[in-house]
Amino acid sequence: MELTKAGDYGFLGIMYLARQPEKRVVRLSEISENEDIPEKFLAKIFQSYTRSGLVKSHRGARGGFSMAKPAEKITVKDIMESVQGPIYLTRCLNEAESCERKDTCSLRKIWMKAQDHLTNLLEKKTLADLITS
Amino acid sequence: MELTKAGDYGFLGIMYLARQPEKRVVRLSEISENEDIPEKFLAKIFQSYTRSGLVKSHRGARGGFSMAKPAEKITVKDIMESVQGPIYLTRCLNEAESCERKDTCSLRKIWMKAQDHLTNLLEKKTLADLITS
DNA sequence: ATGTAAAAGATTATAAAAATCCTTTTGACC
DNA sequence: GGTCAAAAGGATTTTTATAATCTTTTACAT
Repeated sequence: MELTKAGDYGFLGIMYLARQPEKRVVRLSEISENEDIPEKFLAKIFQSYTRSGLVKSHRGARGGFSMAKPAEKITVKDIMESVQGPIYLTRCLNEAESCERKDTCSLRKIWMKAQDHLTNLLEKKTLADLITS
Repeated sequence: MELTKAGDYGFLGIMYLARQPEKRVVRLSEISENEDIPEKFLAKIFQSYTRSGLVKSHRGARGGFSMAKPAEKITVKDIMESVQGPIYLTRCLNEAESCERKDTCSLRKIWMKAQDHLTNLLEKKTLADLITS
């Protein structure tokens, strides 16, 4: 759940892109130089963004990436989940895993609540908030 | 930040101890058998608890661990931090590390807020809540 | 003194994250 | 159509963190 380095890089990268004139196609090399991020690593991250439909990729010469939708429509949670996968504070809240004491566990209830708060907040904030303030 | 396996085990372990009659001294082997936790691993965890003053250790024959203070006085955050160290959602909120954009970073502000909410919640819930409900 | 149980430190094993490399595919432009 | 630039995809390596185990030392009860 903790924001990993990939997550960090991911935010820097997509924020950079979102600050460009709309529809501008930006090469990864440009982003990676400006934000000081290993290019190949950034490539992987942007592949995730493409798959989640946050950015659009343009292959070939003069290719690169452009935003696929307005920054107002992209939440911090979207970005984070695109790079790091589903958000959960404890393993037992991960869909994939599970625990037999699931329904009675008092600790789980606390984590569940905490996680709900967290994801709500991350859903309210958008990429637009990140680049303007 | 995510609850690790050590964290999981730690909660199971201290909850077991807290459910015992007050001041009862319990051997690790008993806890580890009942909660199905590798004993030596649990030992490390309880060493942390002892250092943080959550439990009291008793060495030698008939030794073991007992609670050092009432379950009402121990928060979920105390337990978690004792085992896993300080709680932070992103590296840049970790005291140790730091970031030059610290003061202006809009992303950091969001994480800061999220983290405050989280730690508040974890401070309100106590070990007593965990074992009664 | 003897046996028992935790403390402490060292070591190993496993898993996740970070980073790099290589080959393939795609598209723009001449 | 051929060439070049850039992303896609897959494989591999490196690094770091977590999990688990082993050994030796220390404390204490009997």
